[in-house]
Amino acid sequence: MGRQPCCDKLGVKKGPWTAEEDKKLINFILTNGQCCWRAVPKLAGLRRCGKSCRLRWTNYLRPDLKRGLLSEAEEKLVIDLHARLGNRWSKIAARLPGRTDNEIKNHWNTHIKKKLLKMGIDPITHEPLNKEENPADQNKNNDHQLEVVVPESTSVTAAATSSELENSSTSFSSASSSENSYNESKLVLDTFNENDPLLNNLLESDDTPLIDSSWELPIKSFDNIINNSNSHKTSSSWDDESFNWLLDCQDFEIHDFGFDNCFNNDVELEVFNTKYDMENKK
DNA sequence: AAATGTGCCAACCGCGACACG
DNA sequence: ACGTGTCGCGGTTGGCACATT
Repeated sequence: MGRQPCCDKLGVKKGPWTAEEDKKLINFILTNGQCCWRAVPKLAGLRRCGKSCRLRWTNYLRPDLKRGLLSEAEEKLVIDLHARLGNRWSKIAARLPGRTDNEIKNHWNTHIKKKLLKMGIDPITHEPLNKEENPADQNKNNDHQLEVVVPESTSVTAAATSSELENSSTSFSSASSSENSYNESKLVLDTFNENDPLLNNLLESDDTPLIDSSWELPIKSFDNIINNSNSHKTSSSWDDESFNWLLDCQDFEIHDFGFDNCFNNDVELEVFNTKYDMENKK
């Protein structure tokens, strides 16, 4: 007996999601939270398979997602984590809050891979490409490795002494990086130390984000939106940026989401509406 | 202006892991 | 222990946007 398809093929839509479908999915998740994905399309009134809904939510609609290209620090972190974890994108993504495995995978294949190859580093092994062929070139490649700026004790690619690293102010994409971003990146990468049993344990078993993170259920996150609108703090899952994105994208009417259900009382709803109106006037 | 090439990214597919009866 | 259903992961692809000829 063959494996059952993940969903009923008949009448299941495929391809790009429409604004209407996004709206339905967001509305459903915000109202009900994430539950059995298989049941989501039916309950949300979508002609999609549950798998597709989950993917759309996790890779695109989730309110805590960062948009845009990976920062230099994030890129370096990805390189270092890839050296340790290989193509375990979900593990890598777990340490970069607001980034998805798909996004990191795509960025790796389209940008980082090319950069590493250009620098003479094998993107799979993180070793110099022509290590065996020409020993004379090895030093050259090691010079390149320095540019990746990985702490001496950390990466398999780290071939420099600690003093060399300290003296090196060249970063991965040296042309555009500032001293500050270098230090910042180094600080991030310095959080790794493969001799540290605790960190190794974290890498093996835990997905604790390394920069910052708070992915909470959307409904709970609305408390943060309300609070932030009063206190002007911006560290919640649904910070101003995510909020703006949600308002901007797809030209939704905010009330179409059924957000009203998310508020405990009229005062909270009023605060939310005020913020929504203010954003619209911008 | 049209044809062709290239890069990028959202989405799909298939498989393995896991939970549960 | 086994079968079945569900979920999540990683590899791959389709198609759009932009660049080049």
